[in-house]
Amino acid sequence: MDEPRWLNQREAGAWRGYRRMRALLDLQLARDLTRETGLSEADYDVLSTLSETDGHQLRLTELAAHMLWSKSRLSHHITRMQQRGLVAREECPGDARGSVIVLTEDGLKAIEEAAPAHVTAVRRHMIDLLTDDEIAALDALSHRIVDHLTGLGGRQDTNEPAPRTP
Amino acid sequence: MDEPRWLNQREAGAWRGYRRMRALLDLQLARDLTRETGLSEADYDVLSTLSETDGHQLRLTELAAHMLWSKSRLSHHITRMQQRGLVAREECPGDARGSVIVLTEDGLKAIEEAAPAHVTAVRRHMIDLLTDDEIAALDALSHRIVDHLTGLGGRQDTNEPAPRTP
DNA sequence: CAGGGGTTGGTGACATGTCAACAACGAGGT
DNA sequence: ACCTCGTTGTTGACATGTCACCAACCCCTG
Repeated sequence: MDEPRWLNQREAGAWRGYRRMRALLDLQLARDLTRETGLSEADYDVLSTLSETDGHQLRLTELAAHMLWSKSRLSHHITRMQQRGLVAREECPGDARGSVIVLTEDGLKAIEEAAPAHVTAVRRHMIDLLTDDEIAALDALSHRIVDHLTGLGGRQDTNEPAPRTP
Repeated sequence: MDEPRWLNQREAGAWRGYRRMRALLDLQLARDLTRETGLSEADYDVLSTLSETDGHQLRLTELAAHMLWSKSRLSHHITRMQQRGLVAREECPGDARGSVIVLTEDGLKAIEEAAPAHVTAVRRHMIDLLTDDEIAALDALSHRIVDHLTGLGGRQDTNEPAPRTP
């Protein structure tokens, strides 16, 4: 509350550590995933999100919202995944504009084969290195920050943690 | 120790929270930074790393190592920053292959003007939302994970937490 | 039902990152 | 001096993400 302008020793350590962890963890998980399954992290996120819905399908906008991606980014990425046969675009029954992204057979098989190895990697490189208290702290702190940030509302198309509707 | 294959409730919460926080925090900080200073996060990292060295310069490889970037990525990015006048390339005295990346006047001014606002943003969106215990936990946990990951060594050119020299 | 205003998803241009290959050099042994 | 091997930084081709814009569409009101 006293020095709003700078970070003290521990705060700086936490911030630097977070950034380094973030960079290295991403890299390592992406490597493991790609090597063992041929999927990118982006592919994995799309597939796993779809596989958790019933019907294994979602409107593009909803899928983008779940993943915190822009619609543009998702549209591009779906086009590429579609060409690889992992997902398909279908027309939306009630809305002629919409497309529904559907998990294909191959996509389902891909995510089911990839999931165990990825969970193991997440454990090995992160979860199993933490104490129960640290996991609880990370859980609490991350959700608090997420809540704070979604309260700010994202602009235009780019990204969108749902605009405020007060 | 009992279920290596899946994550329990709290672990899954921590993992999901971490990923969401990561995505939103990046986005928000990048937005604030770009809006207020015209710099990207990548620009900021390069400039602040250089400004913390004495002589305000580093060999490309060393700079890349500090930032956990690939040499290729850094080379490309330095080319762009060079065109904007934020940094310069100079020849390396002892090694005819090397280039030394030097902070320019404009680059120094840019980082000095950008730093306070960026620190404030980091506080507002993250640090000030955490308790002291959480900051300590994040500090400890992130460094532990970083140590674990750097012990694995990065391949080829791509990225490189310094290969093992046991 | 006509029209305004917001929504949906797609597109092209461009910014950025990755990967593999390369030329130029340094360092050590012979 | 020569050869071999590793290092350094750059480059081009390509993969991916961002941004601004657009056409088609939905919904609401007069």
